[in-house]
Formats: sequence, C-alpha cells, structure tokens
Amino acid sequence: MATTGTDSPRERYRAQVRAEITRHAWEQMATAGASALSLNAIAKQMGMSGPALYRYFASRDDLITELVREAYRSLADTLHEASAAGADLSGLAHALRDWALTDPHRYFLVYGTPVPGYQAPADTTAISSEIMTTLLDACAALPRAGAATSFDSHLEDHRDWAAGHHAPSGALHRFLTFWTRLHGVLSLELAGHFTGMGFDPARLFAAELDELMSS
Amino acid sequence: MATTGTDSPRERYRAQVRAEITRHAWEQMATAGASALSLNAIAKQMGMSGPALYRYFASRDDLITELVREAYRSLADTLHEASAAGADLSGLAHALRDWALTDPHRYFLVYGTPVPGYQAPADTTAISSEIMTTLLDACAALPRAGAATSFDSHLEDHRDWAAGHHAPSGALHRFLTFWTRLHGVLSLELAGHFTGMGFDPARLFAAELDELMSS
DNA sequence: CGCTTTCGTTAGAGGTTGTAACTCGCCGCC
DNA sequence: GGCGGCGAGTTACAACCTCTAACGAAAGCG
Repeated sequence: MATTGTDSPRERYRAQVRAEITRHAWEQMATAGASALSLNAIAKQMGMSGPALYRYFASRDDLITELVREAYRSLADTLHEASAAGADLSGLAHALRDWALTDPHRYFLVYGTPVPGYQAPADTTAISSEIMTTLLDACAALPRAGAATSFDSHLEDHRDWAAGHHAPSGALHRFLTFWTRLHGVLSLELAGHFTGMGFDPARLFAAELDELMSS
Repeated sequence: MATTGTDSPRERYRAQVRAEITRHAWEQMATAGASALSLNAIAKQMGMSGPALYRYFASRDDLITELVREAYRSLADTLHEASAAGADLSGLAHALRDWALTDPHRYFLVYGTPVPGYQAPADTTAISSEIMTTLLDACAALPRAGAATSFDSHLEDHRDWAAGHHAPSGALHRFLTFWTRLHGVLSLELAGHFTGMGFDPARLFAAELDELMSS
C-alpha cells in the first residue's frame, strides 16, 4: 500500500492536504450525504479560503470521483483480506455486510442511485473487476450447484465479462445471484425501508445467504 | 381518482399550475436527475419568475416530496391494476419491472439512495403499505412453500408490520425475498452496473422470478 | 543567491434557494 | 354597481454554492 515513490517535499505536502480534504469530505458526507457535499464548507473547516481547494481537485465532481475510488478500493481490500484469511463465500458475504454497515453512505456511493451525467473512470472499473474476481473465485470453490438452468446456458454464451475466469457457468450464475440478492437486502436495509417493520434485517440477510450457499 | 370536490375556480387554477410544475419537474428530472432539480429553471421554463413557484410549493424539498408521492401512487396503481386484471405474483413482477424500466429516475426516487435529513411523510408510508398488501395477497395465493425455516419462525414473532394480514409466515418470507431479490436485480440494472457485461438482465430477472415462484 | 514553481489569497461572475415588500387583478359581498 | 380583501406574480435582496482570474507570498531547486 506504500505508493509513495520518490517524494519531493512538495508532493508529500500535496498528498497530505489531499488526504485531509477527503477526510473532511467523508465526515461531511456522513452527516449530509453526497449531494450536499460543499467544497466551500470543507475549506472553511480546514481554515482556508474556498478557491484554495481547486489546487487539489479540479472540480466538485473530481472530489466525488476520488471518494468513489476510495470506496471501491476499500471494498476490494476488505474482500481481499477476508479471502486471504481463508473466508469462503459466506465469509465474504459477512465481510461485505460489515463493510456496508460501517458506512452506509460509502456503500451508496458505489451501489446507489447513479448521477445521470457521471461515468466512472477506468480505474474504478478495474477495481470493480478485482472485486468480481474475488467473489467469482469463492463461487467456483463451492461444490457444483444443482441442475443447469436456461439462464446458465445463456451465461455460457455471454461470459466475456468474467475476464478470462474459468469458472463454470453455474458459478457465474451463483455470483450474479449472490451480488443481486445481497445488494437487494443491504440497500433496502440501509435505505431504511425495513425500519418499523420489526423483523431483524440481519436474519433476512442470513436466510438469503443460507439459500445461496445451499442451492 | 376524481379527488376534485367542490372546486372554486381559484382552487382549480391552483391545482392546474401545481400539476404543470410537477410535469416540468419530471421532465427535468428525467434528464438531469433528482439532485439537479431547479425551481428557478422550472419557473423560467413556465415563463414565470423564480419566487412565484413558492406560492405552490413551500420549498424544493416539498416539490420533491410531491414527486415521491406521485411515484408511490403510480406504482401502487400499476400493481393494483395488474392484480385486478388477474395477474399472479409473476404478473406483478413483470408489472413492476415494466414500471421501473419506463422511468428509472422514478424508481430511484422511491427505492434509491435516501437523502439523510429527509423522511417520508405519513401518506407515502400509507401508499407503501398498500403496495405491500397487494404483493402479500399474491404471495398468500400461492401454494405453501417448502420447509419452514428459522427465519420463518422469526417472522412469526415479528409480523406486526403486515398490518393485520393473515398470510402464513411462509408467505411473509416469500414477499420479503420477492421484494429484495427483484429490487437487487432491478436497481443494479438501472444503475448501469450490468452494462458492458454482455448478458441480458431480463433473463437474470426471469431466472430469479422462476426460483421465487417455484421454491 | 536568484529563478521558478506552486500555494493561498481576494475579487467577481453566474448559478441556486428562499424571504420581504409591493402591485395588480379577480371574487364575493353589501 | 362599488368596494374591500385575498391571492398571484413581480422585483429586490440576502446568503449560499461552484468555479475563474489575477495577484502576492512562500517555498524548493539549480
């Protein structure tokens, strides 16, 4: 993780200020959400004037892009660590859930409502496929699922997205259901659609995970 | 749907202008998303001055709340019509998918990233439970599912949210999985997370629905 | 030591939400 | 019919936002 190559003092200072900006940005986002993120407010909080921040981020969108990058990176690292510690697909699911509950806004920054004009830069899609690979590995390590469905054969014909991964189409299918089902539970839970309903979202998550592991 | 009681001409005009404002708001939101909705721009588009709109909506949040209300109402009506036309749970699923694809921003307004400070007014939660009831009815009409799980018994102890509905806990469970799984597929599809992956999201949706209907 | 790069400042354009005060027109009432 | 009042729409303004331009100052580099 030490990406610091030859640091001139200027670059070191610059990286430090950028980090402090994103730190304040995360704080502000945790209380007001991504849409209310204000460069002016961050600058004021850091004791500098508004336009000074534009030395470090070309625009507000640029700052948000950096936050998205950090969020992706954080999730990829979390899953990677869990996988390295020997977690199976179920373990990865719990790592994902813990990561999402730690900071809901961070989760929504990655998987929430997209901004119409915005499109993710190339490196975030690279991290995204890193995440996919980790999950696909865990899916492929599980015993083969039941009967092949018609969607399985559809996936056999459209497996270019699983960049060179040699998992059988059943594993691809399991990855997609893993992703969509857990995202369904998590996003509705984090958005507060279960509040006041009385049941425990963790148990719904566990029930869905159970079915994913056994089917 | 004729909620027009005794209309004084003033009230009629007022309702008309309000409707025209929301019409422009939907147009603007379809192109720029909810966060970019501007009262000023709407006013300019309607040929009036900015502050004039504050006669009709107390604030920008108030306008968005109205849009949320309309979105909920639209979904509830859509499902209700499908149900009245004899659709089973599978038919309701397709009605939901069609409704979501018709206007993704409308879907995200209901089920997307929540705004931190914002909380839905009482009437939208009433419409929300209307939607829940329609889906629960369809779940209860299906033949009983397989073995009762531990989550089923948990739901048996926490069924207060299913306001007076007499569906067995298995049906409650099926409703929750229906909701979360289809939302998982739909929201990721609408957010564009499947673009470039090659497979057909409609077939993933169908596969998930198949498993929901048969399990 | 001097040159250059970069940082942070202030000033300002153009956008937004929202408030205050004012004018004009319509509607009902006597 | 005349008149009072209510409400719609207007301009002016405050306060905030993003972002650009031009300037001074401080720091590193040769």
